[in-house]
Amino acid sequence: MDTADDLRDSLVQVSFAVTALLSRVAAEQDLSLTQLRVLGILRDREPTMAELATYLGLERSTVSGLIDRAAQRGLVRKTTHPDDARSVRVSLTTEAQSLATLVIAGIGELMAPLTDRLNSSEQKRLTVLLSNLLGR
Amino acid sequence: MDTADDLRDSLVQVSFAVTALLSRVAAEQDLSLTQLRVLGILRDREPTMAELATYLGLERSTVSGLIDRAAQRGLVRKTTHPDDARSVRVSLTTEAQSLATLVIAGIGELMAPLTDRLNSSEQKRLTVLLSNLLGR
DNA sequence: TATTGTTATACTCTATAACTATA
DNA sequence: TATAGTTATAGAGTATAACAATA
Repeated sequence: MDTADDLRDSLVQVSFAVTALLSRVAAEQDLSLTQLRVLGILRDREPTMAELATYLGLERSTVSGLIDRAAQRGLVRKTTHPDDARSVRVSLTTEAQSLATLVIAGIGELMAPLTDRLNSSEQKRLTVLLSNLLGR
Repeated sequence: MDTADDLRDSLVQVSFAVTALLSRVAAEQDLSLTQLRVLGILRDREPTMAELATYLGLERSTVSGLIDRAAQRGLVRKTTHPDDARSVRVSLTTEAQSLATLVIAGIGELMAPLTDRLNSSEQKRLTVLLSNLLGR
């Protein structure tokens, strides 16, 4: 009925569609959606466990298990911080970096059928509107 | 770099933001995101277990547990189909219908700070573009 | 035989609480 | 005392495989 309600519905629907798509791409590489997010975050950062927990919006204990499993699979490496012996830095292995590149390409491919429904100028307008929504 | 890449990134970011928001609203009512989806689906449908599994994109066995827990909480009701004794129809209880209305209002409230960043005509344009993306 | 749904099993994700080690 | 991280525990979500009942 309301303009804002219509927008809210569209946003929720698109989010579910994108999430399903991301889950599929992740599953192809035997990754969970959370592990996919970890890969994305660690692509340009080497955070501590606590920082990673903040990025993910999860408890530190949850991230401990998450990173342990990822390390066991050879996806991440844990190194002790030289300045603070309590701190642990997490980083991607080179294998995981390749995997991340692969997965991102996969996302692009799966998303193309959607984005291709819009022409180039529509794509640009949509990107601008979504960026504004996210606060620039 | 590419226009399509920018759009892909915006869509993924928006999806994560919306998902986080939905999870928060759900958690306020002690619901998981999946249970929230179930509520949304059952608001205008009374599907069988198999149909519900298709809507959710989950295995039938998964939905069995999901609906069992929801039934135990008094959110849904299972009734046997009169024409096919194998089939089970799932429907919301009246309490759950009220809960669904409440939750949807909560989503609107939490989403308002985002959508309010756009003026009315921008909201309409965004809605149209997202609808086109989803295939009308 | 095929379909609907459940059960058994196993694993991941998640949080809370209690703990260790370091600061 | 406070902070970083782990461990123990418990529960939800998920899939696969095997099953029962019905068609």
